[in-house]
Amino acid sequence: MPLLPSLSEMPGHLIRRLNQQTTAVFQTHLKAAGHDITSVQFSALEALAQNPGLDQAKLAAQIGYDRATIGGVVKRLEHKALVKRAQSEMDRRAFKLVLTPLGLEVLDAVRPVVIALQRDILDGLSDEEREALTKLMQKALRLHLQDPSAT
Amino acid sequence: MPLLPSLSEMPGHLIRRLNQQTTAVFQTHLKAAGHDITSVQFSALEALAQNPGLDQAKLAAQIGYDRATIGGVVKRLEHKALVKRAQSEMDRRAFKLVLTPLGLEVLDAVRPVVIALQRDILDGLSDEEREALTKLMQKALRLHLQDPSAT
DNA sequence: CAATATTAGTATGCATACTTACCACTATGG
DNA sequence: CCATAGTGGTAAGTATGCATACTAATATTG
Repeated sequence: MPLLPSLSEMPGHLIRRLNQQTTAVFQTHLKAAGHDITSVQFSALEALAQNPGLDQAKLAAQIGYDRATIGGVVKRLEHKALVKRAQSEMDRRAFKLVLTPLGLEVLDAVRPVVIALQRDILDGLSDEEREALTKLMQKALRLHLQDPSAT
Repeated sequence: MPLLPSLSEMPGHLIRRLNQQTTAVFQTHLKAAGHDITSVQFSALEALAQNPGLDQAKLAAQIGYDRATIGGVVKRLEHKALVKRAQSEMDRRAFKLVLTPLGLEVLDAVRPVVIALQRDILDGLSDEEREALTKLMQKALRLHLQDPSAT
């Protein structure tokens, strides 16, 4: 046990590398399946399918991103005609986000690919290990990074 | 068990969130300690301390980044006078990267902070769980993402 | 109702990250 | 020695991600 732990023993570094691996696997599989959707975009589409009419701030909170970041994601999704933004009548600042028919179509086509690729992200692990890792990550996630308003 | 697994059950999503959490913890701790160093920059400094004279491509391979990405990182480190770039005599395309005295000083000051914060990244886990997660992540990491030349 | 605080979205700036393309230089083969 | 393949670094383009600051609209409170 060295006095100076190497990078490969630091959880922070491992998580970062694992995230790179995840992104790479995601992009490779999606591209191979003929789609041009990033993981963030998929998360957004999925969240909107489950909760139609969300505004951007709610969407950001749901999938764990910054308001500013989600703005760009939504813009790109709108550009690809997968999402429609409509002025909310309740709140004239807000946009209600809804999937377009094309968006729903793409999501349905992409979802099985995304589900399948989850195995490949953790390719080196057995089923039990994969399960254990998933459980540990869920537990390690403090899901309140962006919401200090829960006073 | 729903037919459509929610995002929170997908390893890919969990890894992404965990990475956000890691970044946030890292930045918070480093800022609190009065330093302005990102996790990538720390990795680079650490790697250069262990292997003085690396060129950018070797450095990138060592810590798992793209050549292009490391270019920007090194530029910022050079700007902060933590790293010096010298033309290599062996290969006039390459730069030999070396820590400056200030770079070494900063690294020594920052290292204990980084080591300490690793616990906080996985705050919700017990020591055993943290250990188990680390082991699983090491195993899950295929360390050949950037090197398809190992024929 | 007016003053204030809060919130939704945008814009800007910084820092990753990867792809592709390009230039300069090196190494290799014939 | 020369054509060519490979490598180091940069540049441009795209997409996250966050902080900060700003505008516009809403909610709250005196």
